[in-house]
Amino acid sequence: MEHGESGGEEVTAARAEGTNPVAAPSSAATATPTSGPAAAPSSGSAPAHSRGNVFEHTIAALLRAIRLGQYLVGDKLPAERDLAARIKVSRATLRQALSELQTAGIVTVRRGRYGGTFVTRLPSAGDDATEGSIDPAELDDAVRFRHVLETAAARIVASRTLQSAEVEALTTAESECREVFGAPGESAEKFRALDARFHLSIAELTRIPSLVAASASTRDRINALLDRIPFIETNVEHSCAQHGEILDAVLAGDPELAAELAAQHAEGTEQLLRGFLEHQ
Amino acid sequence: MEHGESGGEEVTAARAEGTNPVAAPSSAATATPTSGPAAAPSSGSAPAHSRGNVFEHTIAALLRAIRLGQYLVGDKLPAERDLAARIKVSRATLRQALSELQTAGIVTVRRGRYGGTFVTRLPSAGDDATEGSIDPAELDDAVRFRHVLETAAARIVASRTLQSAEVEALTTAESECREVFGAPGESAEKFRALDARFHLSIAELTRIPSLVAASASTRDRINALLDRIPFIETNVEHSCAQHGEILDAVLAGDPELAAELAAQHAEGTEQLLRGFLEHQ
DNA sequence: GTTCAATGGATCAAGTTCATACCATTGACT
DNA sequence: AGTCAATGGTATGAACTTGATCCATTGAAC
Repeated sequence: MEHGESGGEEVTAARAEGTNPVAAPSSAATATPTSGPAAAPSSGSAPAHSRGNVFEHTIAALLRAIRLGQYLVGDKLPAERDLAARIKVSRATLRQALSELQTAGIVTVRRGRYGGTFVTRLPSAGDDATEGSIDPAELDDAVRFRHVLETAAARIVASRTLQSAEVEALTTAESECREVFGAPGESAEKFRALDARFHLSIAELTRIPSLVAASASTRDRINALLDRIPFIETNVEHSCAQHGEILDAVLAGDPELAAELAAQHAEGTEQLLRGFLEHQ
Repeated sequence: MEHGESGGEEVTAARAEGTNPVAAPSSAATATPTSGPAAAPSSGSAPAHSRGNVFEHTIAALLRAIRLGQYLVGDKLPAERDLAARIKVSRATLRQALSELQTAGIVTVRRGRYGGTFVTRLPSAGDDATEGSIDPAELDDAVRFRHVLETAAARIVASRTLQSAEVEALTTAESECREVFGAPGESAEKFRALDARFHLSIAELTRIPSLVAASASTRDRINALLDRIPFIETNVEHSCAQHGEILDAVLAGDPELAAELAAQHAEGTEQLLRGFLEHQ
């Protein structure tokens, strides 16, 4: 797969704190009668860089990759020199971040040839989480953007003719996700990672790198929100069933049905989150 | 390997400047899709920080805001202290960037109370552009992602009940864009800025900040590509006509029609770009 | 058991970026 | 004419990142 790295950067830009726009304080939408100079549509803007510490961002990037199932437990991360180049940070900074993960027990490091950094456990909600209550605006944005991205991805992939290897990847992702559900005692983290893998697999088949990047970023935001509410088996079961339906529609080459099912799936998560938000 | 597939790579990503998860911004405007090394279930990756210079990213962010019509010629930018906070860079860095824009004649600065930084002209293609031929992967990614975003935005906004101020903003954006077309001698840059304003106005009405940010970033990438091909009046005329149709569908509250028209509009640009790419 | 390539471990100088003060200018208001 | 608040202009030191270089460890291959 080559991925093309994405081109996208920014998509994420806005999130966390306030989000945004470089621009104008008042958005056009909110009534700004004077059309003069002032009313500029605030196009989201990107923070010129990512601010904060490169160090912290590196930790977050690594955690995200693991949480989203890019590296499963037992997997070996790329060699430090390679990983640093990939994340685009210096090896020194990457090592600081890896050191933290090691201290947290998320990875273990072995020296020597054939050594490397291995994932030993999935990050738990506490390893990363922000405390406090859920920001309604963040929830709304993440959930709705996800709806847009996943609906579109399902529609696009369903209208493509998939190669056997691609079909294989999708079915595997779907079944692994289902299997974890069946096994009792599995962690919410593991389900989330495999769930993310399934959805990101679909996103990848669109062959639109920016869409993949945006989906990954958004999925991670949603997972962070899900970490703040109780893990309910029933929802997982329902989720897995929907995955199966989506997969079938995609393989059957029915774009509109796939899109509709993806929409319903997203709406399920949305209602789950909103339900808890309103009662917190 | 670890889990099969993938080789894994990239940690994440997000585009341009933003980012969050860790991500980073990459350059905002110029997006650099570079197809990376290997492939993994690469969930898009994000550079942990923005690499490059915060300074350069700041310039790019400012140029982008101006190119996308966030600040029109004659507009005053926010005070340095505010702008720096918005872009999330130190005032010192922002000033370096503004200094460049001033040297380039894009903004002028006046001291004292009621002074500030004012936009004096739109950046021309050369102020920013990357030389060389168009990267097919970048074009494909930008154009297809735009298709996804704008189609979804049109559908969403058409299904909302707009407030009078919102309708006003849209119709104004549409007509201003058309007027510029009518006036002879207007620059491609001005049309692009107003064109972007129209589309971003629609994106804003979705009330999904992440969608707005992604649309702005993608629009800028496409504008950068358009800067590399001849500016054709006929296309502008066609574009304006389509804007009118999209606006009508949105105001009429016809989601599917609005989405279809937005799709056609995006496809027009796509074909225009691909046509020149294949002949370059 | 020796060799060797891949990989983690460590250090240091140089360049960036930030944060915080404080100064200078301007023009509306009184 | 004087006042004053908002805004740009300038300076300094701390903190962070990088990039380059060299060291240490490991286990497969010979």
